[in-house]
Amino acid sequence: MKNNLRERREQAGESQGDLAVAVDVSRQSINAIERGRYDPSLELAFKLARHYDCAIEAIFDPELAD
Amino acid sequence: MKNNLRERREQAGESQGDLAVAVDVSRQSINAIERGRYDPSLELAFKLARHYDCAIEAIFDPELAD
DNA sequence: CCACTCTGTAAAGTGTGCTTTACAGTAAAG
DNA sequence: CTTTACTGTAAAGCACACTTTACAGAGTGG
Repeated sequence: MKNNLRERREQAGESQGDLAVAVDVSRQSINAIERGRYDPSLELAFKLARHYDCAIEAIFDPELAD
Repeated sequence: MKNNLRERREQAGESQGDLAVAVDVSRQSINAIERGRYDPSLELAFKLARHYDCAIEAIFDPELAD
């Protein structure tokens, strides 16, 4: 699943560590999600969307059904 | 995390089995999610939202931050 | 040169999302 | 009474989301 986390984070002037603290996960988790190693849990997706004040759908994209 | 899956499903006149087939998971998974035993993965949340033609936020609610 | 920040990555461990198989209870329909 | 459809639940197993600790490389600033 694609996401634009990195773009949003950089535009917000945050480091991976900053964001990790803000949504209460490890820096490695943020890094892994940005790099597409795995998808976040639904709960973390909600926290990220709330942090960037947008819809989950605005950050994550299932990129064509399966 | 709260959700209104059961209401939506019943209003759509579907059984748990119908929905399970539609979003390609087991009937037990649908049952567990409806009964709040666990939250779906982000991907499954997307499939459910697409199935009911609504936003993820319209089905799931993180019910007050932690 | 040294300290500091940021990022990438690896390994081992925990919890949980989801699976399959299986059985029990309820309700409607023959 | 028997069958059929739907739901609830349990156990065992696999995959992955996330953790902690740890190390390496690039860039910046003293």
